[in-house]
Amino acid sequence: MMSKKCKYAIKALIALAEHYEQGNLFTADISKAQNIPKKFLEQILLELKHAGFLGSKQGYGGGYYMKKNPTEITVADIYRLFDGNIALLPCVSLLRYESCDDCQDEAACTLKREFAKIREQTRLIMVNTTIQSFLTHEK
Amino acid sequence: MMSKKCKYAIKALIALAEHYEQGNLFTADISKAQNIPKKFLEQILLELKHAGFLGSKQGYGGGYYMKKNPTEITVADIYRLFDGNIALLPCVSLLRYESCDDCQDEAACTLKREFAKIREQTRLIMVNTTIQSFLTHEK
DNA sequence: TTGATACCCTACTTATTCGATAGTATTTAT
DNA sequence: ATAAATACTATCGAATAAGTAGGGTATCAA
Repeated sequence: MMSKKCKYAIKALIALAEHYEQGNLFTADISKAQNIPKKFLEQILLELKHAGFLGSKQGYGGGYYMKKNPTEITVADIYRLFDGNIALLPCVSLLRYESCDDCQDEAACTLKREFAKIREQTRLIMVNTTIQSFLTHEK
Repeated sequence: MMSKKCKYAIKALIALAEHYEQGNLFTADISKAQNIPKKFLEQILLELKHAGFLGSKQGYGGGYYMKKNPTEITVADIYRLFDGNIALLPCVSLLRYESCDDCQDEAACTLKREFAKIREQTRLIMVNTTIQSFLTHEK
């Protein structure tokens, strides 16, 4: 299960993607429309901005807008930003490898092969689902 | 990422599967061999027993043994037992559906379709990986 | 130039979960 | 009887989740 923060981020990105290249949206409006606590949403949008997905305009009449193309933002990107690794074990993570605390001889680890397969399948589907995927109204 | 509890469970199951139909193993021996805190492992084995995967024998010379066939225990089973839903959102969970707190009109939810797809792909690979999969030494 | 609007940033809070540990009870072979 | 092993309950400290609080800063309109 993903965190609410991550879910809120995706919902906000979808809302912003619906206005791609059509100016900015207010945090308050997204908050109301998507039923996300405003102060919490502020933090989320800021993180998305720092990660390069969004741009913003400050002051009166300001707001957030999509900076990257919605076709180029994947669920994998957002999941990694807010919830961390896609892999189920640190030792099979593609981008953030770490050895497991309890692993004494990684070469002899019986888990790696299968969990690497699981990670790869999961990663592929998450990379192939973009913000744009949520917008296209086809079956 | 899966919890350590879940990882330990899978490691213990693999160890027990290596002795399938060859009597029981002591918690203490699995603990040492797999580098899992013994008292923590006790809880885990007990849960696996209650879930029907293991059997046990009490008293002197007792221990745990595989009850189900290792080919019939999937990573999905163990993940669901210790870490919960495979689905990233409660509303697309196959076995434990719940509506999302923030969702006002589920019929109009823009997230469901894509996250249902992600859940299904993830589920399939996890269901197709069994405890036996970790034992077969092929590439 | 001042006030309203809106983003920017940090710190705090509260509840829950994670990863264990402790201690007792019970069963069983010898 | 007693030592070895599981069975079960309770507790604990640290981390994380999900928000709240309270400002600061930029912008624009009147």
